[in-house]
Amino acid sequence: MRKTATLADIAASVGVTPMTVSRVVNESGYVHADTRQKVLRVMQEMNYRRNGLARGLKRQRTETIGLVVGDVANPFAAEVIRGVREVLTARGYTMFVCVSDQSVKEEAEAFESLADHRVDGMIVATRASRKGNAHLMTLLDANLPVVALGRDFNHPHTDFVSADHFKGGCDATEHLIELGHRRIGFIGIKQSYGAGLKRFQGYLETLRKHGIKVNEDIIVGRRKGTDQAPGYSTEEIGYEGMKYLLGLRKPPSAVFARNDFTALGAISAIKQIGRRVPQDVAIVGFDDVPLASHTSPPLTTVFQPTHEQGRIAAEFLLRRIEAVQNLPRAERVLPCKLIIRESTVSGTEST
Amino acid sequence: MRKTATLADIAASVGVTPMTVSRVVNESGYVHADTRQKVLRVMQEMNYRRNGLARGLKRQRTETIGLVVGDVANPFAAEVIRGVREVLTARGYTMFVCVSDQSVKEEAEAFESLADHRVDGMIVATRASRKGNAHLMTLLDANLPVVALGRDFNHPHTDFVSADHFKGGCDATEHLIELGHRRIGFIGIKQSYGAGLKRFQGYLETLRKHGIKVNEDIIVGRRKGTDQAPGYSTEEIGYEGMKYLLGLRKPPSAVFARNDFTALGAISAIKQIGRRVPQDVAIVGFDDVPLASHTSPPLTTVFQPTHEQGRIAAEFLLRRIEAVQNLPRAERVLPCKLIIRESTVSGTEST
DNA sequence: CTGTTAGCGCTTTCAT
DNA sequence: ATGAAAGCGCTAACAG
Repeated sequence: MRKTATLADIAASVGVTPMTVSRVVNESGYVHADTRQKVLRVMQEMNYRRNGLARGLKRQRTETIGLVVGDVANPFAAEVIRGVREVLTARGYTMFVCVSDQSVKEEAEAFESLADHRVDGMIVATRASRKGNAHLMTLLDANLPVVALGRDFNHPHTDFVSADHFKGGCDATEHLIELGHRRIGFIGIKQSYGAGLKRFQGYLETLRKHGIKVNEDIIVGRRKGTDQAPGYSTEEIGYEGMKYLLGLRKPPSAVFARNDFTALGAISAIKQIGRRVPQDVAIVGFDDVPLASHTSPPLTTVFQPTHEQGRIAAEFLLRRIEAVQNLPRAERVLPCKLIIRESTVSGTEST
Repeated sequence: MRKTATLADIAASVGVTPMTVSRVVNESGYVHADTRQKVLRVMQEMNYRRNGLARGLKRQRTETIGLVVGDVANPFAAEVIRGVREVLTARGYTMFVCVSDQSVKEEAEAFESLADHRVDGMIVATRASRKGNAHLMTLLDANLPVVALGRDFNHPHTDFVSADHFKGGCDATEHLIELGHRRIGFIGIKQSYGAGLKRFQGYLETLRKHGIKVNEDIIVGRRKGTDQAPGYSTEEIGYEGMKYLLGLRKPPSAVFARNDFTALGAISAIKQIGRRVPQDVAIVGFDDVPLASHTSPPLTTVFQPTHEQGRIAAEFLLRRIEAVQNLPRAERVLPCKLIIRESTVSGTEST
């Protein structure tokens, strides 16, 4: 079973050589109009499908690229995928997405699979890790073009695209301080794990800058550290985290949440015990997911240009793939933007 | 540039034939321990990566499968992906995800790419369409194993997995009727487009069953029909749709939203004008996204076993791939479950 | 335990 | 405008 017609089959049936059929398939070189017609007809009849394996093997490129993401359930990943895809399909490339489920092991397997199947390049948008980076390094030895998106990876022959999460974190915190808050909590990561989380570092840095002592008691991550590398922070974490903060003797008057979902969970927790946002607790999120402007109260958050990051990553990658020489590293850090809504500044309406 | 070591390179360097190196790489056949060590060392040194194209070409299978989804921004897709992946990786297969962005054209390109690159099978979880189905048919002629997930596709050599959306839609509507509602709106699709949307058909059917006349005025889709095949319905559509319904002379007393995001948007709209859920308008969603239990009020919705659908689809596919004969069609429709929360029945708390 | 042969399906290069 | 030859990198099948 599973017998697919090959160029040779078509050729035999038409009475030409495989080379002629190849010319028809690829629309390259001269083929007599009559021959072409005959070939096309037989191709149709035999339901010909070209063999990308053989083709790629011979041509030494597949016109495919791999995109590795840690997770797919959040708007960030979805928008990155769309951005990358737009650019790639326009240029005739096919994108294969691999999902690592935030596991370093699965991430490594994705790298290997993609490399084995000879994608022409790879965009890596997983969370950075020591082991993951080491793996990437070995692939680079094989001269595979790679672009890192929204994650650290330093290599002279790798491009880098990200939003300025650090600055975004600063702006969000600055905003709360300007509103008079001094006791500002953070939900989404424990301090000991936060070294790689730029937006959290921005929070810490801004507090310090204003002479506000960092208070570990009001920095909360997920309850139990079940997995080593915390993935995307959820509304559940926001809800639980806020519950905890509200139970303290002196709860914070404002909270910066790691992302919008976490922020929404926090708002739920606040409203559930009959407190008000922002009067009792002000909340800032991060990402500006579509939902953020439709919640009550609408969420103050930091917008990051996700789609654009995807597009630029794809462009960087194609440039690198199509380059004759090994290109020097390109870096691009896009600005974030604080969007002030009613979860920090009470406006016309508030629940 | 981009010169990767081949089996032949390793073999030459060690002083054996490529076949011996192949045996080491694949851990097949006998190789002397010393030889193996030497080969392994050189492989490491030369950073060997096997060529999946050559391998697949020779072996006539790639141990990869393709998963085509329309969209990736919603929890449904994310969970399907996780379910499929779990089963596949456990069995040594690699999964490549292609995203069609709800476009029939992109979907067709995904099919072709995957078929060209000789995936061993395909799981199709896009929205069904006439053209899309026709395309799938041609692939089946090439004997490519295919499983349809959550979308119609009738073919004797294709498996089918879905949740019982129709029954779910009935249950949701029944619930509202039991609560005394007679004027029940629907947000998420216009009646003229709803033929393929089972949960909507369940709504219509249940109204009829109870002798409630279907009222087109309170069935709303997206404002302007920009795209022919409406994709995933968003909170924005819910918000706008509800705004419209609230502006009617006689607004519905209950609304069944196409999915949870739409439902949440609707709730926002209701609260924004100072009305209450469920006292003024009761809302039911569909899907039971994680957020649903954390909203205020918590959302009554219909749970569908998404993860399980992914797992079963993957199992069906592997069975088909590894079968010697062409298997008959397998079908599996999983039950949904109505989850009653406070957006239909006022409990202890309500905003 | 290792090697030889052949060929998977395609395209590059050179001929005609 | 078409064909012949060779080989991309790998492995199945059969020696030895």
